[in-house]
Amino acid sequence: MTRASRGRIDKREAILAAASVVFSREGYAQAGVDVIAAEAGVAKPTVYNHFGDKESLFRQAIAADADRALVRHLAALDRLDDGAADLRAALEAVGHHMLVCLCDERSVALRRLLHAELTRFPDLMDIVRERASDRVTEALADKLARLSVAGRLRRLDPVQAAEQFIALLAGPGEARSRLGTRQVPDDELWAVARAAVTTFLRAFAEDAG
Amino acid sequence: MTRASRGRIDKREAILAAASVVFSREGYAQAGVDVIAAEAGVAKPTVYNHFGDKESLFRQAIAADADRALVRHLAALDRLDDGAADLRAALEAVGHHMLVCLCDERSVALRRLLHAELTRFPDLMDIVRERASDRVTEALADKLARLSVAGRLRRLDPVQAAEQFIALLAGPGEARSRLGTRQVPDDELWAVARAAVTTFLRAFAEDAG
DNA sequence: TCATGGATGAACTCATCAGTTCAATCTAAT
DNA sequence: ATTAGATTGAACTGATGAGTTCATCCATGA
Repeated sequence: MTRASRGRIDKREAILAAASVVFSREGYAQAGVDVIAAEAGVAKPTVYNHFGDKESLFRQAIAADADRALVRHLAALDRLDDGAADLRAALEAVGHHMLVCLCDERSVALRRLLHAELTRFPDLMDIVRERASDRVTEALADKLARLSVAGRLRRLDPVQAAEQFIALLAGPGEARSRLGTRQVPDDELWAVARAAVTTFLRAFAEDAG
Repeated sequence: MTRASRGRIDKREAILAAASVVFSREGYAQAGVDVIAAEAGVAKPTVYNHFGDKESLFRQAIAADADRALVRHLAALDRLDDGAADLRAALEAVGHHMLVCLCDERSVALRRLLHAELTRFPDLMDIVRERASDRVTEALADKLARLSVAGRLRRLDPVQAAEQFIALLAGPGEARSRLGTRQVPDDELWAVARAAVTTFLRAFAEDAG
């Protein structure tokens, strides 16, 4: 790959990164293409050369954000294997890590943009579900199914259990973070994770207590 | 109250109602004050006479929406008293009713606007929490505390249990409705409510099974 | 060294929209 | 009927921002 073409690619990435930042900060309508270009260190016509128009730039920025979010969440889930000695501790660690991801600035910004622009761009829902939400639920469902087969959890509907596990984290998590407007101290995140896991294990553990 | 002053109040309400509709449909930035005035059957200067500027109109429209949402949710909760013969059935009925409220067009629109404009108007979070979310959680926590005292549920942290109950409904509910872009058939709502109550009762019932 | 093609910046068009102004009109209480 | 205050419509200002144009620049590859 020549330096010339890498130069072009770097500009694309720079524009996407800047677009993500500016759209998150200002919202779609209020974000100026001029501002995005400036933030990317690029001239405005270059933006239009690469992305055609503002809408297309927006969609591709969202997709890139969703990809990043997926990577982070899957990394959080990797900690959970069915050989874990202490299941409760393992679930709490995963829960805490997922909460950190959910409260992350970029995740919050992505959810905000998604909610905000869903009326104008209904296809954003599919973009984000295909690239992130559905994948995370599936991955967790898979882990839970293995734990069930291994006899560590009772027989369960894996997807439903995964949705409930995530809900037990995300609901109280969003309340604590006030939809992302408040920085949640780490010990609060641990408390939410512990509460979620306690409820989850009471409902789904083979040897419930 | 004279007809004159009622006339003024009616215009105020008409403007607020129209503002809620237009802001929900178009988002804050894209909503035109001209359009709101037209939708309210009122001249643009009248809007400015009553509300000063667009921001103030927006805040008051959000507050009115939150008030409406609170009323609906409290009505849903009223069904739950600690004398209910069949606790599971009662919780399922309440859960279903709350899901209907959560999936309601106006609730979805309110959540969308809240997410969308939270960066620009951080105080919206407080407006909505004080008028709706916190009140609903408190009301449910109160019911659960009574059920606990009555021996129908195990000893619990009422607010935490309420948050988790709502999360078990809202999380899967939002997934089904695709953040409100999909009309969820009533039997799916019942299924989500039943699943939530099953998990909740396994975790919190005195005689867990 | 030179030709090629993306990148630049600055200026420009066109549309939208917040907020104002004002003369004309309506409505309710006296 | 008269007055006071709210309402109206229509036109206007000023700002903002999408998308385009074009002359110029510069790095690359031959």
